[in-house]
This record gives sequence, C-alpha cells and structure tokens, in this order.
Amino acid sequence: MRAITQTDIVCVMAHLTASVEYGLHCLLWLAGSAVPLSSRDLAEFQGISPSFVAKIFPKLEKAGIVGASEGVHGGYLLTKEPGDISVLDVVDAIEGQKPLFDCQEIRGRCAVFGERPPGWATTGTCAIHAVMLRAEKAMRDSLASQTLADVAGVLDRKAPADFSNDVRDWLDGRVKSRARKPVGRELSSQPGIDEP
Amino acid sequence: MRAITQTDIVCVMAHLTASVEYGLHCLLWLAGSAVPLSSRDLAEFQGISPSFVAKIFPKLEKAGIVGASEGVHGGYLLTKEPGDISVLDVVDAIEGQKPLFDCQEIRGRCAVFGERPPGWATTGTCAIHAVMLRAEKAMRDSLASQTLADVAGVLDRKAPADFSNDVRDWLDGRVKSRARKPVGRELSSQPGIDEP
DNA sequence: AAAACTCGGATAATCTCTATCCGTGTTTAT
DNA sequence: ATAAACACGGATAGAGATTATCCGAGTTTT
Repeated sequence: MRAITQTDIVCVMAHLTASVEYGLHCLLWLAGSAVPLSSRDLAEFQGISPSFVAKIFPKLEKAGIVGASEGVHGGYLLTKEPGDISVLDVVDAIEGQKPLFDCQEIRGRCAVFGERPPGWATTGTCAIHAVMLRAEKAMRDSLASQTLADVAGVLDRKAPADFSNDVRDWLDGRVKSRARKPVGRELSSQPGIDEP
Repeated sequence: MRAITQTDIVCVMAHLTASVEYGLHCLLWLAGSAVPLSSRDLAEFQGISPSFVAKIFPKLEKAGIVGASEGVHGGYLLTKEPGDISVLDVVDAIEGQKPLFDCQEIRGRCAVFGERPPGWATTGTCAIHAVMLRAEKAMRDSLASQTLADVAGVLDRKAPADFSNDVRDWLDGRVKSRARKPVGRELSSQPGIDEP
C-alpha cells in the first residue's frame, strides 16, 4: 500500500476550497498546542503538502488569527481564544470574501433598450442578484455561528483519552528535534509525504 | 460605442455560475410568454450567447421545468406555474447539486495513526465537513424559499407600464418572422450581438 | 557562525467554466 | 414534396482559478 501523496488529490473547485480545509485542520491542532508549531510540523503531521500549507498561514496571520515567531524554535500560535475565532473568520482570511455569485448585469442588455438602457432597469440591485445575496448571507451567518472551539469539542468527544497524549508526544518530539543534527533514519519515519 | 459581445465577459468562477444566471433570466421572460420561445430568441433578446443558452435548456427540460416543442414554431414553455418553481430548482437543474465543500478526509491521515487510521477517526461525518454542510443547507433553504414568481414580481414593480408591451412586441415579431424568406435588412436591426 | 524559521515571488500542472461549431432527427409552412 | 427552423447531443478550444512546488531574502536562536 502506497502512502497518499498530494498528487492523488483531484481538484473539485468547490466554493469552499481545499485551502480552507487545510487551514481549518491546522488551526484545530494549533488550538490544542501551547508551543509554536511551524507550518511544516502541521503539514507533515497531517500528511498534506508543506509548501501549500506555508502559503496559507501568512493569510491567517494578516487576518490576526495566528501570530508568527521566527527563528529556530519559531512557528505559529493562535492570537485569540478558539471560542473567539469563527469558521467564517477563517474562510474570509483565506479566500478573501469571495462572492457566491457574480452578477453580470444582463438586465441592461435587453434588446428593446437599444444602445443605452433606461435608468429604472439598471438602478438598485438586480432582482436575481438579490436572491443570491440573501442565500450568501444565510451561508455566511451559519459559518459565523460556529467557532473553532465548537469544532474542537466535537473531536474531543470522539477521540479516546490517550489520543491527545499521542498527538502531544508526536508534536513535542518534532519541536524538540529542531536545531539538532539530522538523525537521518528517525526523520524518514514518515515516508512518501513530501516527494511525488 | 461598441455593442457588448460575449468575449467581453470575464470568467469569475463563483459557486453560482453564469449558467445559472442565464437560465434564470431566460426563465423570467418565459414566465411572461404564452407562445413557445426558442433558445435563440431568448439569447438574442438579452444579448447573450445563443449557443451557450442552447446548452442550458436541455438541463432545464430534464428537470421538468420547461417543455420543448420542435419544428418551425417550436420553442420552450414553462411546464409549471412560476410560483411552483424555486430558484433552488433551477440551480440544481443546471449545476447538478454541486456541493459547496468537498471534504478530502484529512482527519484519517494523521501521522500518529500510521498506515491505517482507527475507526473512531473515520466514522461519521468529519467535524469540519459538518460545519460546511450546515452552511450549505442554510444557503439551499434560502434559495428554495424564493420562486420565479417572486423575482418576476420585483421586476414588474420596477418597470413602467408600457415595457411589457414592448417586450411582447419584440418577441412576437421575432416568432412571426420565422418561416419567412429572410428580409436581410430587417433582421440585422440588432447588430453585433452574435458575431465577435 | 550555523541552523532553522518565516515570508514573498515566480512557476507549472490541472481542472472547471465559458463559448462555439457541427451533425442528426423532427415538425411546420410553403 | 421541399425547405426552413427547431431541439438535441457530441466534440473542441480558450480563459481563469486552484493546487502544488521551488527558491532567495531576512530574522532569530543555539
């Protein structure tokens, strides 16, 4: 059985993208960590692309969700309580308030208008656009009502008691192994994650 | 001033696509028509691509929203009352229930699991996926709550009294002009709509 | 001084959406 | 009967976005 690589993932181009998924998963692990975790730690821990995760975190930092510390023992930490970070905050930080619908103002091109459409046809919001804006607001309200703490709570109730210990051990070992001479054999215990 | 052509439209790749926008605009005009309108009638009336509109209508027909009649005076008619067609019906007919979010099951790739993740980690719905599904349901509920009749009502209140007469005249003239020898000069009274 | 980190830019591959064209079969008007 | 117009489906090309990777510059800790 071969390890799953990034090239196995197919693009589906949904509105809420894989970037958001990666970011949320990383933030969940960050919510339970007292020490800074680097983007590479988080990526290899979850078996996802380190270079791609590294592109996501600067966006989260600009949005004030995480803070970065540089240097050998640097990494990211949450800057707010998990209960104060909504899923919508993360989505907007990564996708930049991407609209659900892009109105092309077809209403003004009606053939009976000729060259220039009358004012009543182009003022205000297009009736179809208004429907989409209401749907978008419903979606955003739902995303805003759930916080990272809510999602983390669901995970905690599913996982057995010793799982969080295993996770902390793995991440702590990862952090402690920095700034040492590479051990070679030990680091390759997670094969096939980074190379195609 | 140059007429707007199809190549002027830029792709933005929102979740609710231009296909849905075109379809809804066409259905609104269809809601006010007693005679069948062809996809080309509807496209040229609105200054949008006839061949692209022609690809949308078979989907609407399969969904039971419109019915087609073939032949020289053929075209499409609504098969239901506008009040019985929700915007969600149209969106699903054209986009095929495209999901808002595509979960890639990252939870099962955690490094502490090794080759095979334990059952508790992969059963049920991923907690992050569940958040997105709730948001998607909120969006779909909103779209389902609005019908074509609602949208058409907004338009009717904005347009002046003689607008619907102008529209009917244009479309009727269009339908009547079928199956006649091409007049040449008369048909080119809407220039620059079809050719780049 | 060396090592590890963050950060930003540049680049390639892949996918979806948009748009167009062509051929087949059917119905209606001349 | 013949021609015109229609619906329908398949094949094809271009544009844009997302995903993924690599490299160099600057910073901090050991």
